[in-house]
Amino acid sequence: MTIADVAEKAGVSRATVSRVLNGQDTVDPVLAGRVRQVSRRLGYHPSAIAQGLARGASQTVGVVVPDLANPFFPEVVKALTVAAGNDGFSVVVADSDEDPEAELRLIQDVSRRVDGLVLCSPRARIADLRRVVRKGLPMVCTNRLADPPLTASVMIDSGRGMQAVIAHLGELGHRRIAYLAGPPSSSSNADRLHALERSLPDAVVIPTGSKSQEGYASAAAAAEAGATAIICFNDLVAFGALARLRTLGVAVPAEMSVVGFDDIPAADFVHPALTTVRLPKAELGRRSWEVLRDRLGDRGTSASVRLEPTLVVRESTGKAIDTAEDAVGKIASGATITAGEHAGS
Amino acid sequence: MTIADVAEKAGVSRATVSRVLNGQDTVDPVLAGRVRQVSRRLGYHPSAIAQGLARGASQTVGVVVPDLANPFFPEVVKALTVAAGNDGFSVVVADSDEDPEAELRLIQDVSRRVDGLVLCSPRARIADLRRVVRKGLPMVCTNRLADPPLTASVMIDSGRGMQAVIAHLGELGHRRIAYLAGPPSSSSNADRLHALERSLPDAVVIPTGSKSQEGYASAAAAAEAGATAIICFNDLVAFGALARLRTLGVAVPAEMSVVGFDDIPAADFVHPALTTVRLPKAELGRRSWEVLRDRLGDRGTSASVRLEPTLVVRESTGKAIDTAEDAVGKIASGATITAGEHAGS
DNA sequence: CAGCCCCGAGAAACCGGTTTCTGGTGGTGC
DNA sequence: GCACCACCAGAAACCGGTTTCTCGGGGCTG
Repeated sequence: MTIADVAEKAGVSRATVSRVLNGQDTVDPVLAGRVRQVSRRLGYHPSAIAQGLARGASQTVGVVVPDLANPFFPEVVKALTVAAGNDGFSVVVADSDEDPEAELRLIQDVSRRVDGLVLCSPRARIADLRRVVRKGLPMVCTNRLADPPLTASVMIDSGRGMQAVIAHLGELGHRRIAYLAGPPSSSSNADRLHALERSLPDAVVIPTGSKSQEGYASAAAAAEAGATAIICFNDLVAFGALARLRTLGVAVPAEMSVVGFDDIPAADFVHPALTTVRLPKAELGRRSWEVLRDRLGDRGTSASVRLEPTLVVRESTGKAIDTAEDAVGKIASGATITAGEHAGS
Repeated sequence: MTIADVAEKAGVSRATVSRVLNGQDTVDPVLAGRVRQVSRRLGYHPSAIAQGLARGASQTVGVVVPDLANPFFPEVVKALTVAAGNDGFSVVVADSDEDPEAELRLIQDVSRRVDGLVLCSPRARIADLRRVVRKGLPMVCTNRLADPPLTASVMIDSGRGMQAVIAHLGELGHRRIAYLAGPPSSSSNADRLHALERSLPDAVVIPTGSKSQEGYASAAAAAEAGATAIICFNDLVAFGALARLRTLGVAVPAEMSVVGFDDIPAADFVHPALTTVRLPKAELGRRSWEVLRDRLGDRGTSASVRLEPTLVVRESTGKAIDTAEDAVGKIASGATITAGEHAGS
């Protein structure tokens, strides 16, 4: 089933078939009708491969993510695929499983078959990235600043998110705070860590990771360090921490506050419901596509984008247990503190 | 950067470059070395598009899923992409957002650029599917029986899962059971429904859907119908139901048991931890790839695959409240029933 | 009525590879 | 020393489209 078959059955040249099917109006309506009818009858669909070669553009973009099993990424991928789909693009997705080496391999591999690439929270070193990407391939990074002329970036301001968390915990009177840090190669993690250390130099940082098991493993250390609040790299880690605290008999939020990042849907369903920093996942995906699309259309105009996170306070954070008095004194909000509230705390 | 450039710089023909880069041993080692060196120096990577056209195979497969935001699917997609990646294949993913129309469009679109297709839990009618798929495109369906010579299928035996749930609830003394049904177009839902109605003809079936909000919306109806146990189409729906029951002040599992399907990771972290039917998601993805790969390699040998689910009992199921005595009498397990247990129930 | 121009459609080149076909060279066997 | 064969590399065809180039015919103008 090729264009030649259609041309033959319709008694025209391949060029004419191509013109008709691409909506050029320079064809005799009679011929055009015939071509359309024949092509429909034969169930002809042009090969995207051949079109890709001829047009020099495959109408396909790649997206590589660190871990599809982390609900954060499917949501951005979903938004990205539908946005791209609306513009007639397909997207191939690759999962590096948090491994920088694998990431580089995948990027290299995928680059050969796409018109553009979005790197979601890439874990590889920037120098390696630069080395590996096909020269001139339009590209956008999410959650990672990249040298702008070469690569655009769509960022969520993790630092701001961390500041909001710290402010929130501060109001609740927390003084001793632990951070279960994400993968060292994660740029978001670096941003969060940086913001944390600027505001709270004596926070205890516990190398952890990005998965629930890792949160589970690290939570005990946080408790032993005397923290009254644990900030987790992401919600998955927070889930793990919550589970561990339960087995340890540490009540949340009464004895320990826990905060996550991402606001994946399950955050609202765990117990206690997780206070977390909501990242605009769908918007991240959508904007990434838009920026990439702009770069595909030559104009490298679109400036890098910065998105804002929001703190979502649920049930996993509460007043610090051993410094409740201090805390009450420091609450910044304008609400009047009543005796009842004191009693209840 | 094309093969012609490499050929020129190396002083050989394009054919020779191609031969060298494809590991043919019929080339003079001296020339081969020169070619390899030049191609490395130039950072040459052959265009997958051109290769695809020339070889008549794009080394790309498509997978279309109903909803990437449902954690079930990313896990199978992940397993599928890494398995396919190990065999040198890329995968393009498309999300139909549970819409059969969109699904058909996507399938049609994706078919034009891939060597094979896996349809995850397709929602479209089988007749429409047959109509839309490029004739002769190797294909596999998951969770949906398809006419085997044309299409292979990798199934999880949902009926068995439902039977296990029913047996479990039966042992706990539940007599009045509600089922929050999934999308009508879901074949898994049909299987579960069928198994349910065979064992429990008087179960109350409440049309619901596949998302948390829908579970939230339906849970009240289940409670009003006097059910002591709610079986949910999937874990997401169960999460929604759990949330609604909490707002209604219905204690789980004391007053109401809740069961899900899928066993997404969060099921273990919600409160109470969800009793659910674990579906082997990663294996589903992996096996789907294997079956598809076999079909790609001409031999349509690989028979359809059937995978078994497992009931995972956690905290969201307990003895039926109003029939506790009956229940105790019917417990099938060999455990001795002590007075203490009676008292505790 | 002759000359021009424009329009529409086919021929051919091209995209960047792979693969078949062909021809030249060197080695072997008689 | 000649004929034949194997082997290696280049020429050319091909994959299935798109696009440029070319050419013939019809309508319009002078």
